[in-house]
Amino acid sequence: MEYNYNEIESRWQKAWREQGVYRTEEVEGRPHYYVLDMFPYPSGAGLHVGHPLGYIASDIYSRYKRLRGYNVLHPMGYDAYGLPAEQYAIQTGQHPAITTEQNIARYREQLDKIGFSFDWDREVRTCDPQYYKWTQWTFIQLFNHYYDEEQRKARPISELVSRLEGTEEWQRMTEGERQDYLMGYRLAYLADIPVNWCAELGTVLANDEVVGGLSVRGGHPVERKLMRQWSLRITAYAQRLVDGLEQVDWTDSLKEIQRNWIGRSEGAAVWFPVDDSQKFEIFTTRPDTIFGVTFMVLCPEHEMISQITTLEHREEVEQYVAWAKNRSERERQAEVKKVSGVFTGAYAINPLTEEKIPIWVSEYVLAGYGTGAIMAVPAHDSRDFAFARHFGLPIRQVVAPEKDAVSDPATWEESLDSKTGYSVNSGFVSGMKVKDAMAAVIDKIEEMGIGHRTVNYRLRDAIFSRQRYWGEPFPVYYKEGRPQMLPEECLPLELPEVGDFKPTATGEPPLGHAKVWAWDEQNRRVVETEKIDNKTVFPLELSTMPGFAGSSGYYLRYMDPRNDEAYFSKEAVGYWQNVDLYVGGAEHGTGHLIYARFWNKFLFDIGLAVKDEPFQKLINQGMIQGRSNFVYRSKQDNNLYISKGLIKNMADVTPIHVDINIVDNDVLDLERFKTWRPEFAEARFELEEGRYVCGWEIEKMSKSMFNVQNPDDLVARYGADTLRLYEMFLGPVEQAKPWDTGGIEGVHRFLKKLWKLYDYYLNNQNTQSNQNADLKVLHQTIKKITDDIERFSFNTSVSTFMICCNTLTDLRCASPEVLKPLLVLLAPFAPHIAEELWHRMGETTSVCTARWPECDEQYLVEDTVKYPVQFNGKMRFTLDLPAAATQQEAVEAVLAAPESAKWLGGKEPKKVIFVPKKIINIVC
RNA sequence: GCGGACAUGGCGUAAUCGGUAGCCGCGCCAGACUUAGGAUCUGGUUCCGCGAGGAGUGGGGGUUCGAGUCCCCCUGUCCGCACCA
Repeated sequence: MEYNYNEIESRWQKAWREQGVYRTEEVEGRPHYYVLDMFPYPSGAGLHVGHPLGYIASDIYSRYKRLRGYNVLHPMGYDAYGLPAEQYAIQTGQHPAITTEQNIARYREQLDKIGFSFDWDREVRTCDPQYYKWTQWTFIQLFNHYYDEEQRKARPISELVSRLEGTEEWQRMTEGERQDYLMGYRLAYLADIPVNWCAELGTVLANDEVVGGLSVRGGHPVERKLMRQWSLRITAYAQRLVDGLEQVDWTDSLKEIQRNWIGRSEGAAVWFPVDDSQKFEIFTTRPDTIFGVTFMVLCPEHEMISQITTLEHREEVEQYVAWAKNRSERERQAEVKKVSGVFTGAYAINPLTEEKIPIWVSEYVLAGYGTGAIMAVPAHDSRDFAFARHFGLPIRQVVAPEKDAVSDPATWEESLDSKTGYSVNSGFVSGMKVKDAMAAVIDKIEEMGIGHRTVNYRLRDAIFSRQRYWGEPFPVYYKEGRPQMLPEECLPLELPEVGDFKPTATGEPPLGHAKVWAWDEQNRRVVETEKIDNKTVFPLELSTMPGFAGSSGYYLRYMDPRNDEAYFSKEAVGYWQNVDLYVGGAEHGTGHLIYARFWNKFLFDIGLAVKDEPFQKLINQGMIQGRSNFVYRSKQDNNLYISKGLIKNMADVTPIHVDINIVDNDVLDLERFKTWRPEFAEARFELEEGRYVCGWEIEKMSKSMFNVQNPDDLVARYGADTLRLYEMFLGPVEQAKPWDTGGIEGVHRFLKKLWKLYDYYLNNQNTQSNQNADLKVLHQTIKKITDDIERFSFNTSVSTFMICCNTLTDLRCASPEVLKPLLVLLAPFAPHIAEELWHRMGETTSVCTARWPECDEQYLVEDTVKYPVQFNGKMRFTLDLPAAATQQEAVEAVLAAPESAKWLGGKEPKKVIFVPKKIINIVC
């Protein structure tokens, strides 16, 4: 029988679907396990071979856990809202709902062909009203809660109100003032804040969506702009987000990325008086250097500037502030090393020395961090140092590496930023170690009542509005200019149809194009009127939520995806708890993975989620890069293409990307090249040994480089099982690697050999094999495969299968006791072939529901001749020798062992290698 | 600049606890079967050397009976952050 993978695979995929083998229900009494993939954005390009890498790994683990008797939740869905889907829709001129639907269908078709064990009954789509109802619901809860610093958790805003009600200040406020005041506490709040405005995309972006002053999506310039926006007070959770990292099983590098992003730093807040009536607060991590302050710097946005600037400096300062505000993010970041600033004419008083210190304004002080004002200590901060040098401000040394190592800062080439050493020229802390001086200065400041110990975070609140169409509408309307939440019973607030969904350059959201988009408060519904009277009919919020809104809680919804009464039932979350294993790219480290942790912690605080952390273990799959091929066109002759080996000088040729589908093993298919594109129809070639050899390079996988490997093509050519095994065989899942189909033949060959092995058994059932040897191979394989899967080393698993198959073939294995359990081991990796052979061996139930074989230790311990049985003509023994055994004793013990006689056949060993304590190696 | 990770044959990689370095696969070489081979099978393949033998895990040092693995320094590559006081 031929191994007809295409027929086998489609037949079993159909059967599994019809039998619903992957449907999951909450069953008491069985251990449960939740394996989750980061759900994909259904973009227009379809899946490429990089996408399934993580899905295959998680699928192997899910299937393994099932075979081990676990009740496994392994769902899949689509992150269908957000910028990429909308950009694609704009490019193709179609409505995003239609293109999204098409893209999802394409993704699903591609995913189905690879044979994943997803429970599709639990599919969620973030753009489905039944799903985003709960995204909107969570937003309302965020709005109605604040973060209680004492309890370190979210509490209803009503608790804050009842605490405030006793105060005189509260009683004096009007209702509007009270609302404005509470807005400063709500976890979802509306405020005028500096945002990343991207004119090209027509929307604001979160910090993680901007890199180097350009939008991650599309690479468009981003500018800073003050806009009234919804934000999530994620900063309230900064400390818990740092602390929670201790509890999860993630890589150290990803934890470190998150720690850096949150950017916790300890220090002090200190008030510096300007005169009797004015003062401003600064933040510093180096309170010990307060005696070295020679100037102060405010950020250009600082509200004190206009009040303190003296008349003679006013014009200059105003010019500077205006200039700084008009600079784009990119300009500012590109010129970080350029020093700029202006003197205000005002002076602050150093509270410890009573010195008068000039106050400057410079954009090197950022508005968003600390208080937007600093005390500058040029001797011990490189940025202050550069500023002082540029403007000729004094530099005073207050820290020295050794107690007497004081020198003239005028001779320094750089500042002394190190926190080791001793304080000098520093009043009452002189002579102390830096660490002690820090504590002493803070104590003094607290005692004087002019400051306190504090912690600052680099993390900013997450801007939550997008001036876009394709996203969740806010369940918000405006009454007297103040936001009101829709009643929860009225959710979901569905996204309306609009004629024109394109973004606008002015920041006017596309939802403004909807004629019917208003809220009738009394009748509790969206109304079809253009007349907003602000008495019974009120305007709705026109922004939509960002991409991360829908993806922040989807893993919880999978637990109970069709629930219409609640986000998810208490029973479902009580059963599944949280995600045991999460697989996805590390590029989400500072975005999704932070937001989702925040979202989960909030739901935990309000009693919905039952675990503080959403993702217990996390594996980051590496990115798969593309391998591009090039042809080389002669610069003299536009129709002449020179084979790579014949090029004398690369300057004489132009490399041109060529579609990898018309290249095989770097050899170009000349006829297909000529018909590939019209400009190559007249091509002539300079061949080496009759072939045209292409050049290659590792690049990002992209359509424009013609290096996209589509999984469908490989499935058609080799089968899904080969693709699955090969993606695992490429190397460790976590590692980034270029896609290279060069080795896929080897994996495919293995499956063909495996097929033959079973074919041999099925045709020769009466023959005998050395069952003891067969069992030894089986149990060694069970042990190795089980260990490999547990530590996510799937590439070595594939090698183990290959060795096992070769050895059993050599042994002419005819033992069903060996061949059947082997199929169970193989089922997570190559489910289709395993299922087919399983049935051919007479089984009637699915191999997906079999029991994982247990390793019988007796086949392992007796001797430890390792794989392969013939190990390059060597044998290895592991003996329990006394630690002090001499080589002579060890060799005698080995030669006395029955295995030795078998292997050496009475002859003397060629060589004996002795390793103290454990190992003896004998070369036969 | 700060933080993190990594570095092994021609290539992808393996070596799980500090104990044979190079498993498995690709590629390559030789052979078998074949009208044929881009099918299949067998053997070989770290480097130098005809050989005995020697060298060898980016470079240098250290710990150890023993180091790819642990420690220090350097070089290179990749990733994250980047005027965060």
